Amino acid sequence: MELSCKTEYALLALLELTSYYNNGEPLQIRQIAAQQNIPDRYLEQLLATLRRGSLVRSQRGAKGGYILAREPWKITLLDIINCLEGSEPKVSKCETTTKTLESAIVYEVWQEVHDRANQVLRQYTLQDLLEKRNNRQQLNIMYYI
Amino acid sequence: MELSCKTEYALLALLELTSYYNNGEPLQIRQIAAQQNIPDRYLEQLLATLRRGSLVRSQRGAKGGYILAREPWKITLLDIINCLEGSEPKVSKCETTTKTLESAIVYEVWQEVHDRANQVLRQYTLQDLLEKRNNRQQLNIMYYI
DNA sequence: GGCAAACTCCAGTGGAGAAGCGGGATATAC
DNA sequence: GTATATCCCGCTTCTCCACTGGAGTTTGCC
Repeated sequence: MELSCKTEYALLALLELTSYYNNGEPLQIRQIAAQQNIPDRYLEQLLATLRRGSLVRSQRGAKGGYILAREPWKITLLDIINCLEGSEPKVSKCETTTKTLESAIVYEVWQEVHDRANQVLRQYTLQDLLEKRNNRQQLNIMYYI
Repeated sequence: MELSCKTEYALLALLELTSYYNNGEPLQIRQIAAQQNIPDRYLEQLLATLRRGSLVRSQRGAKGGYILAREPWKITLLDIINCLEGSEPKVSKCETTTKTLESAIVYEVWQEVHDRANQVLRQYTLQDLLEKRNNRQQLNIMYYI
């Protein structure tokens, strides 16, 4: 529900990798960070998480960097969000081991909210976002004429 | 997106107040807490938040307690969630003052997710939850026969 | 081989919110 | 006036977020 810095940075970085994807060469942290105004040391951690989630591949050493692990139309926003928040232990403290009838109802409704949000996230791929951006860019250019 | 203890406790307490609503008399923190296994001192804070959000009314002194401020079918889950997280300053640190084209796209998509989730929350009232519970209770009784 | 460029891993910081506890002040019914 | 409730303040502990720093490792290139 909340768009954290973490999520926003990750999406921006992946979007940058998407627009660079056809090039075939890896893109460095520095370049992504500079392009999108992201602290590079923090972005490093996020990309490490995305790598462990098999969303990007890394190449070490000189001329190294990151590439998308799959084609942009095969990576949904839901994949990304799950990867990012899947890393957290997520041990909710309020132990609802003693499930009352009421708490079960609340959980069901919440599940419905969750599912509905995920439907939206599942339908968007990185490719979609890139096209959205390109269209917008085209529009902006036209306005300048 | 995340169902925190805070939210769950608040919903359970309100549900309890809903089922007691026809009675007309106020319900005490202690009773709600005991019924739903909620730490009473914490629940006190939550009810204060709900009171400031005009979702419940309080009566002080002996024989005091809390009552819903409106009829149960006039309180949606969205009202409740907004009240609970509206109290926070919500100053996101990652200043996106320098809105890039990409971040605007990300925000739009996120807004869409947010709206979709809110649609669900807006359609459920406390009355709906209570009826859901009562139906479930009825079912459970039938199973025991 | 050696250097520099890049990622990798680990560690720690400051701030904020979540969850919860405690005490004293205040209002009200009886 | 007393018992009973809410009200209000501050406090603690814990976790996560956002971010920084340093030492280690892999690789391309001269």
